[in-house]
Amino acid sequence: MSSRTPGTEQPHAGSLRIGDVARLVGTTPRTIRYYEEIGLLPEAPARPSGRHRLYSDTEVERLREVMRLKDLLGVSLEELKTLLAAEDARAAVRAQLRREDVDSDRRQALLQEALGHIDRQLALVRRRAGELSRLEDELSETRKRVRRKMRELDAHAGATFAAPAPILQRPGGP
Amino acid sequence: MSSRTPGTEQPHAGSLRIGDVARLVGTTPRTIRYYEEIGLLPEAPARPSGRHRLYSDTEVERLREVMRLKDLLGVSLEELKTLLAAEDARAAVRAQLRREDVDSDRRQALLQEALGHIDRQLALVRRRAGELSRLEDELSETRKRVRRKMRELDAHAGATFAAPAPILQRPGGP
DNA sequence: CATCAAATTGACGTGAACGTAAGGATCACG
DNA sequence: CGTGATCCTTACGTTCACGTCAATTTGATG
Repeated sequence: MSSRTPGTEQPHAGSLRIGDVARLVGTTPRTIRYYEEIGLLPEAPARPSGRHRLYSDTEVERLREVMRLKDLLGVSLEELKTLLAAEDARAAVRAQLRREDVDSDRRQALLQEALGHIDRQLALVRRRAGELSRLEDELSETRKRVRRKMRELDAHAGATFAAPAPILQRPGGP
Repeated sequence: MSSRTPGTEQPHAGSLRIGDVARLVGTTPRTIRYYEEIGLLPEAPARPSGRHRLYSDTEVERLREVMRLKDLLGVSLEELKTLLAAEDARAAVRAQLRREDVDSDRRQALLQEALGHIDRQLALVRRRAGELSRLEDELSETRKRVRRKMRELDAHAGATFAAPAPILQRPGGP
């Protein structure tokens, strides 16, 4: 829809331009360049300075993950960078583990490290999730009280004419 | 500890100074003034311009709630303002409902409005909570895989000497 | 009432996270 | 090979959410 308006589609992945990526993940080229600039995203691999950046869908996924974490955890890009360092470390681990020529001790160490990273992220996520769920409970509670009051009022003063059906859909619906 | 260093304690609430409030909720006076400036907090009621602001613990609670929402929902102060307008509406409803001289129709309308506000907040909270919990699940899943891999590795190459006990505490613990 | 910590208004400064504009270079396409 | 759309870099501008400094007041206390 934008890289090459119509025409010969190269079906093999790996040739998305920055504008396409931006639209795919719902952001702007500037933001993507900025993330690269501050080291949140790796510089497009070995790109002759001045040429266009090219991305594969792997990188698109990565960017999606980055923005998701940023939004959900509400952390600064700097903090996010350390969190992603963790992800990268895990990626490195996976890469190393695929090779057979590393001894068990090393493998254990790598796994141990990965576990540490995961646990730190989990702690962060769990804390926020917990707080949010508490907030949700409080709101639900309040909601119930309001509903009850409405029913009471309807029963007392009502009976004159039928109350219009409550306009409620399950919250969370479409 | 700071308003009046030691001395005669006026045990009745309602005379906290801005610095005290700031410390109580973990922020700075500047932030409180700023929130007032942009209309997030009501101007301290009928304060002769130039005099010190005085707060009651009710207002402290309110501020706590504000900061909690800001943090948990990750919204701008402007968005937060509309959300709080909702809270204020509910407060108004409560106030009105305590008076007996409002007719049932009005009461129903107020309650209906309040319900709308609550539902909007609930939707927001539920969405975020859901996303966060999905993230949590994914992380837990990954964690399990890593643990499994570690055990496998330990079983295969291990048996040479006892592996040191894993340093794991329940995530979320102290 | 003198004093000193803490508050007030006003103004300017700041870091984060981009937006925007300028002047060229690239790239797919005809 | 021309051309228009997109991209490149550089650099300055902007918004949000406060921080900070200054000159002055307020207000509880010795």
